[in-house]
Amino acid sequence: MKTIKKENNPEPTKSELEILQVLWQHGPSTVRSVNDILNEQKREVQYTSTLKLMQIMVEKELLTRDESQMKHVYSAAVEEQSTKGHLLDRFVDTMYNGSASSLMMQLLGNKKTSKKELDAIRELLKKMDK
Amino acid sequence: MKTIKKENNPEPTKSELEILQVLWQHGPSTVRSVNDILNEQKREVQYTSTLKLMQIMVEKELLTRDESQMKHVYSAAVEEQSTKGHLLDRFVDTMYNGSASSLMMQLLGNKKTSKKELDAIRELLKKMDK
DNA sequence: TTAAAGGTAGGAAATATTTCGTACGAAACA
DNA sequence: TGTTTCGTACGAAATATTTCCTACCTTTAA
Repeated sequence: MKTIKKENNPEPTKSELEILQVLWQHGPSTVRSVNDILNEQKREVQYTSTLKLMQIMVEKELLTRDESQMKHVYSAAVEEQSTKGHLLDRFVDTMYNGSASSLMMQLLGNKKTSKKELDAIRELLKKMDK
Repeated sequence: MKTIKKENNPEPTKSELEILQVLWQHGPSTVRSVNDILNEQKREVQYTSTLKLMQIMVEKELLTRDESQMKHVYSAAVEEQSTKGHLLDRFVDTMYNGSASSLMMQLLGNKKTSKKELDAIRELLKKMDK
């Protein structure tokens, strides 16, 4: 698709999501700062690559930026909870045929889910029972 | 990456996952059959597109095929539970910082999770308490 | 026995995504 | 005042993914 989607609530790509995570976590940031964090936490990537990607994300309206300073400051333009919620929905739909409890079972049967996590989930459910 | 990954347990792409879903659900199938189901359930796609994709998936060792007949019969070469489990892990890691209970909260706060689903989850947790 | 229908193989094109090189302006500083 | 450092813009290349066209073979049915 060549045309820039506007209203379409475009889904972030994998790399875009990484950038969104950084901005959600750290708040409005410069490219330099985002790029540093990506290199620390994720993978090696050139400054201009991150810059380009963030510029594209402004196009897609996934980010906004303040250009009043020379060091532009970027902010996430999409809300964390709703974005993640939407992606989670799609994940459940495509992977578990829309069944949240199926996903749960997978999660609970998963050795990478620690006992601590399990307890937290039980606690959560107890609270919801009330 | 030009070289074909062999040992690397390559992650299926979105379209590849759709095909895997069909094969997991229906068992070993011909391209024709898979393509028909995709067109019904997902999106319009040419026969040869599906064919090509499935051929590529054999290369990647995501599928195997029985060529003894003219109509080749393809089977999923990766196991459903472990594949989904792995993808779920990565999803939780990248989206919820590895916290399964965070994902749960999102899931429970989500209006698209029906009451029926919630009850099923509670039931599941009750069973696990024992 | 020929034509039509349906199959595979493979290359190439279309699309989407990611990465980086180059140009050039502004700021910092020796 | 240079000159070095740090910033943006933008095009293009590299990579990944998806789609389809064409050639050609086998089976089926008239």
